[in-house]
Amino acid sequence: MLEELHHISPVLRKLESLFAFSGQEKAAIAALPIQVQAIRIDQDVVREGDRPSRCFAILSGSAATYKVTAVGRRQFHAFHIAGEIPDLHSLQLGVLDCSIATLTPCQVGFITHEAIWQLCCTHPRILKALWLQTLVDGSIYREWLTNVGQRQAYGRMAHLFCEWITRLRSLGLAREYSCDLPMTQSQLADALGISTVHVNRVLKDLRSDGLISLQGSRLEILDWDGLTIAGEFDPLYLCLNERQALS
Amino acid sequence: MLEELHHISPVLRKLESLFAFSGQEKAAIAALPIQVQAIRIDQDVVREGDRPSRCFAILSGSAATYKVTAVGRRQFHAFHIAGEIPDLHSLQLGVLDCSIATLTPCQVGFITHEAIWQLCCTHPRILKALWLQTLVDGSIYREWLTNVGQRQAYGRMAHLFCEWITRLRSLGLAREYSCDLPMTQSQLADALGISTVHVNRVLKDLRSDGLISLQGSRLEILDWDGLTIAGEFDPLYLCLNERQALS
DNA sequence: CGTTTGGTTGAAATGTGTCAAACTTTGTGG
DNA sequence: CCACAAAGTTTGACACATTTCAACCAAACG
Repeated sequence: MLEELHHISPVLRKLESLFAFSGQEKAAIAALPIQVQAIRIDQDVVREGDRPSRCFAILSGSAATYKVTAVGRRQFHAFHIAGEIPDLHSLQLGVLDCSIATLTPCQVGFITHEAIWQLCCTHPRILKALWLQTLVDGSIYREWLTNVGQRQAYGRMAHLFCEWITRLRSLGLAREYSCDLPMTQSQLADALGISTVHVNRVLKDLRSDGLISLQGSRLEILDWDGLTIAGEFDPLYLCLNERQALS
Repeated sequence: MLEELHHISPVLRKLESLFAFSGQEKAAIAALPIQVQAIRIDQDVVREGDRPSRCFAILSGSAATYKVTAVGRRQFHAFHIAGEIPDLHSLQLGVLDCSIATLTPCQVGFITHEAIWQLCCTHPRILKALWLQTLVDGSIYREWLTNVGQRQAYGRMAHLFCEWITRLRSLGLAREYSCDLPMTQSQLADALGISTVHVNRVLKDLRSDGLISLQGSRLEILDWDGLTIAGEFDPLYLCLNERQALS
């Protein structure tokens, strides 16, 4: 039980970033039966077309939701970090409309739909919190759509970096303006709807403009104000409270 | 009461397209206190930054969710039709992250958050249905992101037309392969992330390829198979059941 | 009937894609 | 621990989808 509480703690932290639970509710979440599994890098955890009977939480590492078009082009919809439940929507959608793959080696925890529904029945406020979570996901989709539809590559990349570090910081997974960036340039390309080559060019520009430094997977924001202006970033859509947002 | 039932009936039809309600549940939904109001064309019903205390359902007409970037570029996220509740997410998100405007004159019905929560408390399955509705919205966002991020203008437009008529037909709002298309070319442009001029050229191509006919606001699909291939359209993400999907 | 809004078209500019090659880093097995 | 392979990054040249600008036309509307 203590073991399980340890495993699920990033999930609790994430849920608590949006919703205030009672001690009893937290205990109920921590008591969820969870099956921990290690997943290698670049593996699908679930696939489009699956009819899963369980959700999974990311206990450590990063993952991404994506879809592949009929002609083989890939679009990422979201990048996920520790504490998130990327396929929470599978709880209600019979057939999965998208796949989710690891970006790094991950520890994931599987939780059956049945256990989640049971939890929701006895604790209606937890159901409300899970719904809220999926609504925030929807808000982020709207922002990504705006980003890809209306901004040029340079602004898209700046926006993505702003969001990424803001989300990490809101969960205490990054300090200051420096963090890990676990995606390859090709993955960034498929998140922003541009080519890999152009990602490289844009990164070069962001560097030479003194906005960021990116060496290997280490991202450092050198000019936060400049980057937020370039990406027209306003964290409102992330639904963080004051404390979690960057000043 | 009979009057109200009449008003809310498109909403019931929409909810029932995803979820099977009991007679009691349907009666409870029909009994929701609803304030009907006519809205002129091209008016915001709610605006980004609002903190609404009520949702609105579209009783007749069409509307669209959108956002405007810092430099004044507009992105539509969804087109809404009669029966939908475009700002259902406002039930949980304190501050609205997007605006919703009418595309045609509309009859809308306002329902207070309080009344909806009360309904959800006494009828947990209705809460589940509303959550499901927002999850399907999320699924559609993912598809739009894929459309805008990975397809060329021609395919994007084809995909949009396929989705539009499929959704209309699933609610019995269109017959065969012909329907009303209430958006201007400039609005289509902002939904697809392309310029108005290019929308015009793409429409010209779709016409000359014999896929569609579009005169005024009357859209007719002349070659459904061809259009679905051009738009790589697979209605899975709309979560319709067999009967509602086009054969 | 004039005014406004939306649609249509051409020409030139440009952001981004594609192709190809070289370079660097990472990971792995000998 | 090295050697090699594989994966990821960087760069240049060229192609092209789409944008921008501008003008004109058609339809809707008061």
